Order: sequence, then structure tokens, then C-alpha cells
Amino acid sequence: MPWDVKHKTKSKEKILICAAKLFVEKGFDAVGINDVMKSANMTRGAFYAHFKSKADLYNQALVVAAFEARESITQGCDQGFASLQHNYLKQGQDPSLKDNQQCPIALLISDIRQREPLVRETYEKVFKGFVKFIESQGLTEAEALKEAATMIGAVALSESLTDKKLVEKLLAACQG
Amino acid sequence: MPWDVKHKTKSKEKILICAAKLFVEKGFDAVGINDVMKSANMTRGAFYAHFKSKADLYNQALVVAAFEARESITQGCDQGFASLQHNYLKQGQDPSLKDNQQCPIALLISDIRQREPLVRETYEKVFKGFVKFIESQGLTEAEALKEAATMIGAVALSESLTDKKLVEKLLAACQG
DNA sequence: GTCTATACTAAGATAGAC
DNA sequence: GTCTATCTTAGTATAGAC
Repeated sequence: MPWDVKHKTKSKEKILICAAKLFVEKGFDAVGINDVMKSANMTRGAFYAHFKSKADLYNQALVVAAFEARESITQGCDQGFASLQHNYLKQGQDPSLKDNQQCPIALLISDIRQREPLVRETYEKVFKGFVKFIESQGLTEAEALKEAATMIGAVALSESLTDKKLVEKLLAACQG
Repeated sequence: MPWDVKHKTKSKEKILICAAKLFVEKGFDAVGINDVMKSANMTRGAFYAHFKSKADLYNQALVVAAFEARESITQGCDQGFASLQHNYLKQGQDPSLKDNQQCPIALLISDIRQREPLVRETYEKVFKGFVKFIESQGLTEAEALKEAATMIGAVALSESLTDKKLVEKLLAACQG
């Protein structure tokens, strides 16, 4: 893909990518439309030419975030579930992965509860897709659900806790 | 304990109990001081006689919420870890347990990331106490950490997902 | 310690020029 | 489609009477 094609990103796409990053990092309430538009090098007024509301943006950004996280996590993941699990849990510690690669299922897990039905529906679809993907690595549905809960819980906790030693022990304990 | 002793609750305690319930249910941003004080049958102005800021209230309410959840979860929990796990996961479905009995570790898991250091410290202490309690049921630290991640992840997911069948399967899969 | 009233700030959303 | 300017609402926090 030539340089100019990659960089000729439309405004809406740019807004979505910036929003995905900010929302996953901080949640819905802590991110203003101002923040998103500044991050995309535009002003507030331009926002409503692309989205009908902040909730609309959140909903679309959630899909983008899920897509990008999936790309990152499943990259080089050809050795079955153990490999997936390792990649997923790496999110919890690796500071180089911080941009647009963290799993929105984990990081927005208690943010989504307060959102409108449409957003919750989108979140649920993303979660179901994640479980299906785990199943595709050779696990039963019940096994996949339990592993999903453990991985998501571990990564979500990793971001909430400040004690790095504890986080390390937690992620190691959830491995395998 | 006689009736009147139980009901002779001071204002500050009442505010804290109402706040604990509201914060655990909705998170920090979605709950206003107005909401808390209305719920405690008072007006905004009286708030600052008891707390220096909303963050101060949140911090203290977190401790109250943790205490109440612990009371509820460990009630009749004398048969080791399996019993604890069963009680904990029950939060995810049982609608009768909804008031001041849900675990703040799970329900505020992605809320806490945006809070100030003091609040995060309190959250971390509560989490460590939870892990210690699991260990006291006969598990190693690593086992306890993994089980904690699974239980917390499962309950947090239960509140975010709307598909009741799926939630049921998830909680069943995390049992045992 | 609790009330009413108010100052202050921030954020979502809209209008109209270019 | 993007800009500046503005409307409106809501929420934290403070002041002063009782």
C-alpha cells in the first residue's frame, strides 16, 4: 500500500480512530467531544457533520476499537489457545501496546452498563465474537466462557491496580 | 440489637450508605451529589458539612460498599472456597441481592482507573483483602489470584451483558 | 448541621458564515 | 465540511440565614 493512500484518511475515519483510543483509555464520561476533535486536529463544530450525537460516536468507535484490538491480539496467534491467552494477557503489562490495541471488552466493562441499549447491543456482539474466537481454538462453549471471564477480568484488574508486582503475579497466575 | 438503635443512624452514615449503593450501581460520574443527598432525604448544602469533596465521599463510600458486600457474600460461607465462589457468582443473577450487596471490585473495575490516587489505593486494599480471604479458604496465592480474576470478570460481565441466557451460561461455566 | 440561593465551570448541541 | 459564536443544561462548590 503506497504512502499517500495510507495517509489520505477521511475526516470521519480519523475522528473514529482518535475516539476509539480515547474512549477505551478513559471511558465515555471522561472524554469530551472537544477532546476527540482536538485529537483529530479539528474543532467542535465539525463534529456534527459526521455524527448525530456523542452516543452515536461511542457506538461506532466501539466497533473500531474492537477491530483494532482483535488485529493486535490475534497477530501471530497460530498456536492455539495458549498463544491467544498469552497475547491477550500481555495487554496488561506491555506499555508499547498502549495505542489502539487494548481490548474494549475489558477496559469498558463497567462503563457499558450506563450506556444506551444500542451501545450495549454492540458491546454484546463484540463479546460474543470473542467467545466464538476462543471456541475456534478448540474449546467448548463453557470452557471458552470461563477463559474469557478470566482473561477479561485479569486485564481489567491490571489497569485498575497500581502495584506492578501484584499485576505481574496476577497475569502470571492467569496464564495456563 | 433493638429497633431504635438500628435506626438511630447519624446523617453522615446515612449519606455514606446511600452513596455506596448509588456509586456501585452507576459509577462515579453518573452519580451527582444531588442524587446522593436526595436519596438520603437532604439537600445539597448539607453535604459539605460532612465531606470535603465528591472524591472524598467516593473514597469513604468505597470502604462501606466493600464492607457490606463482604458481609453479604461471606454469609453462611463455611464450606470452603466452593461455597464462597457460589455466593460470589450469585450476585450476577439474583435480583433480590441488588441493594448494597454487590461487589464494588467487580462493578467499579473500569471506573477506578480514572480516579485520584487515594481512591485507587483504597480500591487496591479492598482487592488485596479479597485475595487474602480466598487464600484463607485453602488456596495458594496464585490460585487465589486466578480465581479472583475469574469471579470478578464474570460478575462484571454479567452486569454489562443483556442476554440473560448468556449470563446464565457464563456464571455456570465459572462455577467449579 | 441543614437550609436556600448563587457563583462558577464544563460539556453537549445548534446556528450561521465561509 | 469546517469554522466561530452561542444556547442550554447540569453539576461542583461556596455563602449566608436559621
